[in-house]
Amino acid sequence: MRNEKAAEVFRTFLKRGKNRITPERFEVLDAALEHDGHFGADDLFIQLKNLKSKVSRATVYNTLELLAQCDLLSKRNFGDNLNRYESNYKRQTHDHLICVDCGKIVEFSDPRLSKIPQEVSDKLGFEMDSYSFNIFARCKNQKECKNRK
Amino acid sequence: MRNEKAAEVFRTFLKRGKNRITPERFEVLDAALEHDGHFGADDLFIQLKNLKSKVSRATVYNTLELLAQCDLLSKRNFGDNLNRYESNYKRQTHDHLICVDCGKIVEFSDPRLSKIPQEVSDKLGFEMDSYSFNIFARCKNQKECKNRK
DNA sequence: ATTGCTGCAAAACGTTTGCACCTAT
DNA sequence: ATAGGTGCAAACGTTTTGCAGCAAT
Repeated sequence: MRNEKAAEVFRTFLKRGKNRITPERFEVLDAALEHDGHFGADDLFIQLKNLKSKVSRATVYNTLELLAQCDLLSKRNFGDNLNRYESNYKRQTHDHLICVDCGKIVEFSDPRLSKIPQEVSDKLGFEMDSYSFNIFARCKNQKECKNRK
Repeated sequence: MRNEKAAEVFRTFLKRGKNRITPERFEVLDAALEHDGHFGADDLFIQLKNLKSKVSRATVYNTLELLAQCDLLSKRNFGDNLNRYESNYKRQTHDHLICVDCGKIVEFSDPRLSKIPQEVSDKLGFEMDSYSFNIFARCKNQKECKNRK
C-alpha cells in the first residue's frame, strides 16, 4: 500500500529538483517504507525482485539516495562497509548502539546530544547538516548474544 | 624511523595473543605512525609499495586490524564505505566534523560527549567498547571549500 | 522534441580469501 | 617441528557506470 503523505513529500522534492516523477521511484519508496528497521540497498533490490518488480538495481540505489536527500529516509553506516537506510517517516530522531559481537542494533535517544552538532558546527565555521552517533558495545547477557559476527 | 615505545606496545600485544612478531608487521606500524592524519588501508599499501617494500596487501589489512585492536590506531568510518585509520599515539581522543561538499575533516572535542557512551551502554545492559560521533556539515566559506566530492 | 530515467551488464572499488611457501617460535 | 604468517592473485560484495532505448515533461 502507498503512504500518500510520504509520496506527496517525495513528489514535491522531485519537482523542485527537476527530477522526473516515475512509477519506479514510487515503487522503491513504497518498499522502503514497509521496512520496520534498517535495510541495505541490495536487500531492497532483492525484495523487489522477489515481488516480480522490474525495477533495476541502479534505480534502487539512485532512488534511495534521493529519498535520503529529501529526508524521508536516513542513511546510516555502522562501520561495516554497508549503507543502511531507515524510514524517518513519523519516527523521532535517535542514535544507535551496535553490539560488536552479534551485530544487534539498539536505538536510543539522549537529550544531551541534540544541541551539540549545531553548536560545534557554528563554532568551527560550518553549517550543520546532520550527524551520526554510534556506540559500539557488547551484550552483557552472553546467552542472548549470538556472536554471529 | 621506528617509534620504540609504540613498537613495544605492539610486541606485547602480539605476544599476549600468540601472534608472531614479524618484520612485516613492524613495517606497517612504522608507516602508519608516519601519517599525520587519516589514511586508508590501501593508501598505506600503495605507499609501502612505492617505498619498494614487499609487504603484501593482505598483510597490510591484517596488521592494521591488529593495530586497531591494541589501540595504537583508531579505525574510523565517515560513511563513505572506506575504512580510515588514524594514529592514537600521544593524541587525545577527539571527534570529527566532515564537510559534505569538499570532504574536509576537522577534529574537535567536546567534553559533554565523554560520559554519554558509557552511561548509555550501562543503561541498556551493554558493556561499552567504543563510539563514533561524526558531524556532517558544510564549509561556510565557499571560496575555500573546493566542492570536490 | 527534449532530456532525464531506465534496465542491463560490466566495471569499479575497497576488502577478504585460498593456497603454497616461508619463518618465528 | 609446527603453527601461524606471508605474498600473490583471484574472488568477494556493494556500489557505480556506460550505453542504448524509453518515457515524463
